[in-house]
Amino acid sequence: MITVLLADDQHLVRGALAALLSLEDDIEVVGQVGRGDEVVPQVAVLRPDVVLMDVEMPGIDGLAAAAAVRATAPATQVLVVTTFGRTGYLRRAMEAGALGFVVKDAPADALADAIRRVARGERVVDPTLAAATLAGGASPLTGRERDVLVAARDGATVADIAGRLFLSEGTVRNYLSAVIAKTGTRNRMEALRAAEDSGWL
Amino acid sequence: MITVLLADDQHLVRGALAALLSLEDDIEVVGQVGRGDEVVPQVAVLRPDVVLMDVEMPGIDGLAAAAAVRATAPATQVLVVTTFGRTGYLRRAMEAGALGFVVKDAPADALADAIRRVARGERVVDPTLAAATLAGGASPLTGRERDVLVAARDGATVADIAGRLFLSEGTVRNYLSAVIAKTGTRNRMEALRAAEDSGWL
DNA sequence: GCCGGATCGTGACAACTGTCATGGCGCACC
DNA sequence: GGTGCGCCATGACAGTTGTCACGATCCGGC
Repeated sequence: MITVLLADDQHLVRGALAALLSLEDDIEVVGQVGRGDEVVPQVAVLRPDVVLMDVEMPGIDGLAAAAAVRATAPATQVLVVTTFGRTGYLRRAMEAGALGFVVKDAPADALADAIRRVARGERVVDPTLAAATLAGGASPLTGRERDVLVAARDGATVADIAGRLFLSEGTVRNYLSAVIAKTGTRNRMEALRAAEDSGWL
Repeated sequence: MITVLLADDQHLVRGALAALLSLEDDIEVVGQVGRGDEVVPQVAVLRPDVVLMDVEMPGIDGLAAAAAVRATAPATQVLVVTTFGRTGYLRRAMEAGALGFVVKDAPADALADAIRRVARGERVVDPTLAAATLAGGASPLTGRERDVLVAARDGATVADIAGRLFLSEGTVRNYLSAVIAKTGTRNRMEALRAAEDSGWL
């Protein structure tokens, strides 16, 4: 029997995934959490074979949680599930020590299969996604460029960002300009979309 | 027996919801679609009691699909399910003739209950969401203001928007300025977030 | 018929944004 | 001990964005 911990912030999705997996004879959902920072404590208690982890979660995100699980409970494998379109997540998920990566757009029966293979220690990656990710490449952004772009996410002005990151306004403008150049876009909003779609944030 | 058609663009979520509902003795999932524009044809063929509809879908969105279902198959009720946080969808869903509205953040067992009640013709609305929506109020944006804001979504410049909507650049700036004033924000990006969060787009 | 509101436009101004050149500092690598 | 790179900063410039005042047309309601 393969024991599974579900981590997803949406109740309904979590419950639905649990129902889906309960149809499988060899898989048992032993726990569910709705926040990234609840994953490690629950893993410590439940010792599941596999954690089925969403990327977007309150607390800490699924990628950070994956790394933490690998560090504290090496016997537990991580299978990351996420919404399609954020190809760059795959690379970061792998770097965080996740063994598998499936998209929510995948057919339903692929999930149970992916769980079984991850539980056996095999790598599982959606093939179409893998191709897209390799084509997309690693993030060309430096740490600070990424910070500035993240701070610009909610529509903050240059002055806001400078204040938040303790930089001069000129420096912020320079970083944003560099990001726009690297993404081949025309303004910070397009750059933001491009970077988000590539999973560089 | 209550027959249900699932409409959600994510395969895995759709399959999971189907599994969840199959646990209920009195509910049967008779079909699944992944695009908004497939809903009406499938409703015509399957004649389900209830359509469980996501808002975000390719083709046409869930709200437009809901209206189309009401117009073509009055015996079929619509229950809209969506990701939390877009409170303004509720009002528009109701205007589109949906009978129920639940968020994906709701507990799993609430879904089957909501389906039963909608099938009986009762209105079902998540109470916390209802309060938030009434507080948020109807959209203060005019049709054209909304168009311009939607066109600005992907980081387009004033010139781009003007070209796309066949307006002068000055007019576009005026509309954007009006939207920024109405949303009480400081730039188009904040206005965009505010309007999206309120479901005004 | 008059009024209010939505729509579309112009022109001018201030503020913000993006670009570029240039420089200093620290660190890793060969 | 150079060389490259990430980091931080300044100053100047052009281009874009946001604001404001003003006016035009069209439409529905009283």
